[in-house]
Amino acid sequence: MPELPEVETVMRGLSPVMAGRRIVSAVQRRADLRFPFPERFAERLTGRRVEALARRAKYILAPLDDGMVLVMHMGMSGRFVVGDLSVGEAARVYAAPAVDPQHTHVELAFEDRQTVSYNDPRRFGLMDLVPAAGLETHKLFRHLGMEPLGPDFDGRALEHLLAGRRTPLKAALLDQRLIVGIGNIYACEAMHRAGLSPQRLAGTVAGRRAAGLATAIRAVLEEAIAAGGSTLRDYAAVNGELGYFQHRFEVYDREGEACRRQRCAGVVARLVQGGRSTFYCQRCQR
DNA sequence: GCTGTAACCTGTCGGC
DNA sequence: TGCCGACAGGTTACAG
Repeated sequence: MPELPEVETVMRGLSPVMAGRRIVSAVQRRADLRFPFPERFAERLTGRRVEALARRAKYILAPLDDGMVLVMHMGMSGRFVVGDLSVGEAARVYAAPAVDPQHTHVELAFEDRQTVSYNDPRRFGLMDLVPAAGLETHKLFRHLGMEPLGPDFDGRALEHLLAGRRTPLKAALLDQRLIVGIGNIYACEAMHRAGLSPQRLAGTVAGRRAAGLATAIRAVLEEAIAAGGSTLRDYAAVNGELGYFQHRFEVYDREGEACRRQRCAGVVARLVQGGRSTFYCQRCQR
């Protein structure tokens, strides 16, 4: 499911429910997601207070009052749903797209009777408990690249990251060791805004091209966050609200339709790169 | 070290 | 209607 804008939206939605609150019960319904849960996962969460919520790459981080960090990743199909026990089980906020209780793998209840459930049909997500002191050197985090919304991300930084790379630009943008948070949708949209072909060798993006691409990446991500992310199938915010940035896609999932760039008469094409669909305009992306 | 591919798992959709 | 294959927003192990 989620790329950076969706993860950021979910993190912001969970924050008022989780931050500063104590977990009074934790239920873990299966042994693993992408990876096995850590030992005694639910037991170790129970009684802990969540200090704050933050995002790194596509991970949601919840530092706890015992020096550990609850690390959460939603994979392709993960969703968090907020509920309220004080108004009864039936009043839980299970808004569309509906979640199948069969795939609800973790349920947390907080001291004010609010609940947070994690639902993930494909189980590509993960949850882990990591010492806060060693977070950046943990195997999940030590290879992560630059935050595209961070203060240091600009054309010069992007040019440096791509220099010498002989992989297609699309593949480089999806490589979380270089830049984090960009997935299939926003890679396609950013390349279209920058007028760069997904098949161009990444190492050829320098100077004004790199500056334009860095600007496009930042703009697409910021606009998507403002729109609450993009809802294609599974994604919804924690209150069930759908994102609406998908209505502003210029190329993604628009194969055969007209390019939306002004004065471009091109048609959006689809190609497969690394087993993933890429959407682009052959006319204005070079 | 770099690059491309397959695999993980389940649900949905289109074609026959 | 039912079956089958393709495909889906991510990440990683492995082969070349």
